[in-house]
Amino acid sequence: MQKRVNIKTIADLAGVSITTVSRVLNGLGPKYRISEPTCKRIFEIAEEMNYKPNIIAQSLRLKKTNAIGLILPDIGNPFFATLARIITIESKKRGYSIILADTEDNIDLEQELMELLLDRNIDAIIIAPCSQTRSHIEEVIKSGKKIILVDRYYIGGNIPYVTTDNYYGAYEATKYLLQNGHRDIACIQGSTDTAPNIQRVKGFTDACKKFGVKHFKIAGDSFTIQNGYLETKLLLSSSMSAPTAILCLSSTILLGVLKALKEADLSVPDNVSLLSFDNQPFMDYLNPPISSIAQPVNEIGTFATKVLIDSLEEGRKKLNLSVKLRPQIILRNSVRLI
Amino acid sequence: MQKRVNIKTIADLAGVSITTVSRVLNGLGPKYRISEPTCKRIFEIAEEMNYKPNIIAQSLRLKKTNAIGLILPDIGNPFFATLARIITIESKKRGYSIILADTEDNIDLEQELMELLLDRNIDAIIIAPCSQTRSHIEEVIKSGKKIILVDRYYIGGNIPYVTTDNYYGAYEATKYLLQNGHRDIACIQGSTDTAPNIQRVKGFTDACKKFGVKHFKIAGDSFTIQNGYLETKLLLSSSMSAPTAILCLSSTILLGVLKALKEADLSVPDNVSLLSFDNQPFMDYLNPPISSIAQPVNEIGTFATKVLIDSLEEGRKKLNLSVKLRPQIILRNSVRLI
DNA sequence: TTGTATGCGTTATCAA
DNA sequence: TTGATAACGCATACAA
Repeated sequence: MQKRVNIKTIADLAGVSITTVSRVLNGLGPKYRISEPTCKRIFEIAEEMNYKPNIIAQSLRLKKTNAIGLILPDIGNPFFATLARIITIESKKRGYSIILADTEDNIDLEQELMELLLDRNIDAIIIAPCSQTRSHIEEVIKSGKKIILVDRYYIGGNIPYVTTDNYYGAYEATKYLLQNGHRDIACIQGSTDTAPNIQRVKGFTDACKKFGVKHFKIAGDSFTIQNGYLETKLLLSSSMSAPTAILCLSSTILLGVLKALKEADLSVPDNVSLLSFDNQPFMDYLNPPISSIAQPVNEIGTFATKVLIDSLEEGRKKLNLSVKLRPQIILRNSVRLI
Repeated sequence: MQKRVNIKTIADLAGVSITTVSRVLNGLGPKYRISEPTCKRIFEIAEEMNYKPNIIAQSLRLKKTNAIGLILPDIGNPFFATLARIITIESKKRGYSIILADTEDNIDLEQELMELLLDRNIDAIIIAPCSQTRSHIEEVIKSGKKIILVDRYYIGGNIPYVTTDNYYGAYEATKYLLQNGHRDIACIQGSTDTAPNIQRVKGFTDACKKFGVKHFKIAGDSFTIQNGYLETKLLLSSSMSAPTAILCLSSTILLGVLKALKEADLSVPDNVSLLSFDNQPFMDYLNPPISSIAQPVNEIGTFATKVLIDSLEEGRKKLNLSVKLRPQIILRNSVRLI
């Protein structure tokens, strides 16, 4: 394990001081009018010895790590997996590394992981928080550290975020169900304490009310297959009549719903119509193809990353931004006209 | 942005030297027989001032970052997303952070990202390399840095890995197709220069030969939806008869195949039988449910992480291990008996 | 039992 | 035009 070369090695070899080496290597040669041959020699030696600055030392000195903490509720969920991919790639392009954390949608873990990341002196945080509990986030902002929310955000207040226009998506989706004659609709939701979920439920409710429908149900409490499955089971076993349509607030929930329907030998859309958030490639090939509300996940990822890093580099005082990008409703074949 | 407290602050407040503070905080109080009251006072002050050691400074001093570089070909692919999730969670449990990199299955990017991670002085690397090109990996190993391969590995040589028994999986899957009477089978493969792909193709080929089948085709070159789609299009448009069964070497490829079959109005399994690597929840609800070869992705992730960190902490000289975990074939309804 | 002083590899201030 | 030196925050060899 040969010792890595540092500026001292180069300085000795070039017969100059480490100061000079540091300056030349940082492109400050011209500024300090360091002689042409000296510069050239230093560059050559650095090249030849394959010199790489020690980033840890740089970080310590400059108080800048060029690392961004990315905190997500569930990297396994395809929506967040895609988000992670985009953010990682975009950050790299701008010279930043991503330190990843998975909170498993648990607020205690979220707070612990945030601490851990801050201890690592990351320059900024991108997070999809798992609830509306925001004290830990506000503290970070107060400390001056840059932070941006993706997908999940805080309702009220002014913590910057980039997300989907969830209200619009849910409203339009529900309207579509209503226009197809459905009057008995259930909505299976995810984590109830998250903004996207709250907005989606609101859009759903408003649309129902607007159409004078009083017969709607809201059930469930997490963005998981299991939740979709269990809630559908309950829905079907209830003494009340089964809904003619179900709005699933995530693709994971949809999968659970499908499982329950299959077990009950109910077919889509003949017995039950379905519409789901989070467009996924597989939806085209389900039986039947499932209509969905496609979130602009790529745009959310690239935009959030860009804005965050821009503000980091311009040293703008405060990041202030609340962006809701419109989702697109993709019609397939899972809703039946009544 | 108030200045963060450091051991000097505490030392001043406690009226002792920074050495003593450092020792006490690192649990070396007893060892150096530092007086009980002194210890207590230091702990109290640290607690009260919410002291957190500066990890960057520690890293510089100890030459240990407690960070692991995770390099994957495509975080968006559900297989790798799950892997990333597991590895991130397991690493955290052991006190390590994950620095994430996505190579987009590109060897040049892979090498560049490796350099970048090494420059960050990560303690070890977990990687699913995108090809058999391994010079950059071997160099890292020679330097003494720990590295472990997951899923993708290098055939021959002794670079440690944890992966699926891909040969077994493909052989058994193909055998199943053959036992159902199929004699004209196509295999749509992924990146041809990766070990899993090579082993799967080998398993496929061997099974075919064993059954005396000469009529088999191997097509494709990447683990993407598009590849599955295009290759199926070609297969169907060829002057030769279409295969009666297709073995898809990933779930992404499967989705492409489904698209092409749908466009050609061919149904599964009546016209074409299907079998796919990478079990995914949605496969249960496709039309028809697709039988698959389920890789033990959780086990791969936890085991690789455990072994790597163990070896890191025991300071064992060399990591030497090649593990192939058996996949499980999950039978659904996508293969027809001829 | 505690402290002084050095070094990890940089960058930046000040002096020459 | 260049260089000594301090500082970033911590851990530790050596002294006392």
